[in-house]
Amino acid sequence: MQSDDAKTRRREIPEASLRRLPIYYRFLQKMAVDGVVRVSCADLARGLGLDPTQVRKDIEMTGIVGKPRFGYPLVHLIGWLENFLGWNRAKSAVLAGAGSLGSALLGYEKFRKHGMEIMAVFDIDGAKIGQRIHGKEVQPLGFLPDFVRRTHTLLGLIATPADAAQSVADLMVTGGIRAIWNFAPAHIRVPERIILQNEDLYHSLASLSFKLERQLGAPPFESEISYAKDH
Amino acid sequence: MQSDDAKTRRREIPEASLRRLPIYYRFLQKMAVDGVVRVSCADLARGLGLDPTQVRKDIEMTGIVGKPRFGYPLVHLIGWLENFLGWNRAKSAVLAGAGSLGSALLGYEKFRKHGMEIMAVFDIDGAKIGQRIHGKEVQPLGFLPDFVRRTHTLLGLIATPADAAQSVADLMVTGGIRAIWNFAPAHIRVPERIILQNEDLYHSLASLSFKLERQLGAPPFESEISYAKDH
DNA sequence: TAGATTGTTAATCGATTAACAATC
DNA sequence: TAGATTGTTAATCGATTAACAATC
Repeated sequence: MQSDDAKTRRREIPEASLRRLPIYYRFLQKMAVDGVVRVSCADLARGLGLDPTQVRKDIEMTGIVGKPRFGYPLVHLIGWLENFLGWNRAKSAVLAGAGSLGSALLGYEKFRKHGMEIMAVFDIDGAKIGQRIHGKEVQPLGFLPDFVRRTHTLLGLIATPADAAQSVADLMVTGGIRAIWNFAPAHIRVPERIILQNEDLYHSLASLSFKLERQLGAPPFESEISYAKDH
Repeated sequence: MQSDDAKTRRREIPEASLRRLPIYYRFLQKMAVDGVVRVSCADLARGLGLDPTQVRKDIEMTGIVGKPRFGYPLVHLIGWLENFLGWNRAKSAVLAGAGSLGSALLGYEKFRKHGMEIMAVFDIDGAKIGQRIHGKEVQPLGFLPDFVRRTHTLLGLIATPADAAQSVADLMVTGGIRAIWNFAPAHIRVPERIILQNEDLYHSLASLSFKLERQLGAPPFESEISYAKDH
């Protein structure tokens, strides 16, 4: 059914599909190292132990056109994915929070290869301000909005304690940030236009803990055979 | 085809709902501090800026019974959620990888309040072995399976580089671990009985990056044209 | 050609949202 | 009581899975 309103033409991209693309991307890179020159969705599914139909749909969603009976030129597909995700276009970011997690994030050199560069770090703790972490000097948190404004930074990472997260998010929004990647275990609220990605460990821990206890036979209700599904 | 055996009629717990429970849980704790003694789902929804119907469904899913016109006694609901998620029952864990992320995880004291206690740390790097991190002495990775076996550890955390993740997961499974929380940016495969929770930052980064570029007006589908031409 | 693989459409499944009944 | 809130059922929506057509 094509309601070909040329305007509403944009396909809706499922979040879950987007989140699977890095899995394919990495596997493709490994294949490239091995000298492989072409790849089919079936190859990907086999190699990763995933459902072939799902892989097909995910790849197709990116809009790449392949050849029946052939698949995709490997390097072309890699480049396609990089372009699709914007991983080949640099986006600057700021980081709030220079604790252990913040420092770890600052040390992830691979972020840059994935289109994200942390330009500056901010903290409220006087003892940390002025210190250098992975080559970046920690600045006072209050400087953040102006820095964001001056440099047109798009992305803000929050790695502060939970109780500071909301106010830091507000600072970022004030400065004109467009997207927030929140690592603090806190529910923050932002204007609708702001893209918010939460990386709250306790969300995962809840799921993991519940499933683990269920599997062990601990009784929320009746324990039952759990059919494991995705990975 | 689901057999509606009235007795073994276990409700299916949606993953997404599980992952939202910590949000409610935290908000309830804040309310408790403020001296509130009862709460309705509408209160939660309002306070958190979430959809009331969804909150209702999520809370109902946990099996708690409330009173119409009243809601739930606040403390009772908090305790109920803790019990439902298993956060009031200690589960031991091991950590593989004593790098910056591993160290940060080790330092999260709140994990213990959420039912998880990291009992031991392992690394393959001779320079790290023997060091103490947050009071835990780093042990050789090879000791991991035996430790897990001896102590009946349920949960394994992987915070190694990507290329070590699969072999570490295998070690954990060998030792008899029941669930793996994988922080390495790697797709790992485990037997079906093993619960696997991935915390892959690049999954999120893909989603975030794509959405950000789309919002900025960057053209994923326009570039498609230039690529499509070359074959 | 034959058949593997892409491309596309349909069916199924599950989660969200909406509607409404029960009840304190 | 009245009406706010829980409890439950139905409708909608979206994603996954399956089926099949096109094509190189």
